[in-house]
Amino acid sequence: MSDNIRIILVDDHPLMLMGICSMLEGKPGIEVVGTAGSGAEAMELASRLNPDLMVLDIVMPGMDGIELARRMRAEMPDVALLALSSDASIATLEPLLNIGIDGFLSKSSNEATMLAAIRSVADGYEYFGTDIARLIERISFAKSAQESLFTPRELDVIRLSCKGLQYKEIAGALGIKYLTVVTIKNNIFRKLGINNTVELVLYAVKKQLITL
Amino acid sequence: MSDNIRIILVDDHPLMLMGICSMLEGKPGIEVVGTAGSGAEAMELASRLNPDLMVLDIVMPGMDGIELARRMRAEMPDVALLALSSDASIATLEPLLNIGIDGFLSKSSNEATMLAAIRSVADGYEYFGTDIARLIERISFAKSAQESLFTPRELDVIRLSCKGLQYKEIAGALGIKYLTVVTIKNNIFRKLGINNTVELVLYAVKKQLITL
DNA sequence: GAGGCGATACATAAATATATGTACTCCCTA
DNA sequence: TAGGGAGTACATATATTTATGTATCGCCTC
Repeated sequence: MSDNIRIILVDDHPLMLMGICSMLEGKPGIEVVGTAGSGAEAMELASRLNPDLMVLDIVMPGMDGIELARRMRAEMPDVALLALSSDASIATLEPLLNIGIDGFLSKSSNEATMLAAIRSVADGYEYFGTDIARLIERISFAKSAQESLFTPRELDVIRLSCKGLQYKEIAGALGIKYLTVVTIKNNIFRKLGINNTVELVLYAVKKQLITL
Repeated sequence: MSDNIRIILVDDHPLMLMGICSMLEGKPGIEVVGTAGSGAEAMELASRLNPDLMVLDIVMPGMDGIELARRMRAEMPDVALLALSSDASIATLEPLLNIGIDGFLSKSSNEATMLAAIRSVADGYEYFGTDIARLIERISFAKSAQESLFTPRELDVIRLSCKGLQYKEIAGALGIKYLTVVTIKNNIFRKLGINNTVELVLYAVKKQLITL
């Protein structure tokens, strides 16, 4: 046992694992104690090796990084979590923030950034690169803009419309009159300057109001 | 100059570049003569170093791997091209096949597979891993299934419908009567067991009949 | 506490979409 | 070459969707 930062790397791409490994090799104060190619493997390894930090890829087949992070937080809350992803999208980032991950690193980061992130997170600080911080701002900005554009009722109707439900069905689902659905939908159309539901679906998908 | 296979690596993720580099280092008959972090850089490097093979990542900001492959084929057709991607989707693979790339490798491949691919492609053979080959089959199978499910006219109407065009507009765009559009769309609904256009959009997106 | 504003609710008329039935053409094949 | 099937085309009736107008309630502000 030393006071090195003991790290487990998780990535389903062997090439990536090797890349990070070879990069961290020989760095003072850092020790890669294990690597895993899947979420399940990572859980097993972590419970056996009790590491200080897990660096985990987000996009993986089977148990993905998000699910892995959730379980690690639940079962081994002392292990710091540093997420690694090539795409920093709203869909990726949001659940991770809710889980309370310690840091997020883009795969396009260089060596120095990665080392800085590992050391910060292992020391109990958070690490989110400037690009990620900017994205988080954009997310909350976009969200508030969308939420201020539509009323709660309108958002309800948008979601149901985009699932293919018709006016009557929406009325039933929300427990309101058919004619009220008519009004709400007309208001939505007017706000967006469109005039049919298909265009609404396209808008909602583009703005990530719904997921496909 | 030797008779090593002289390789340029292209990937926008420094970590990935390092990983592959360290893996290829010291392998007999293989020599990494340069690495690039972008399409533009790769073109420049290739024209200067005249390599035997370029291993290129597909997902890159700016000029992506597909565009890079196209330009390389046009300007330096003697350089073998081996594509590298983490996701082997129909959208990724199809343009590459059309360009006439020499091989395709998943980023989840291991060392042995990668070496085999590099040697095959450098020797003038094609290399597509078993998983990719399976995907290609699935693509052509899915395509033929979709194409046999819908007539050309129906596909026209589906595409226009999914852009938000209404019956009259579709009729105008295709130069047919409104009533004919009615028939075609009704046929589509019957075939799919659905009964409104929104559900058609959702279907088309899921089956990749249209792109958003 | 009067007035304005936004959210929700309801009504009607007009436009559009959907269900169903029919007809014509072309091509294949028995 | 007669018949069947698939693709395309057109018509009618019904259902749904969209445009527009109006009413009520709660909230905030002046």
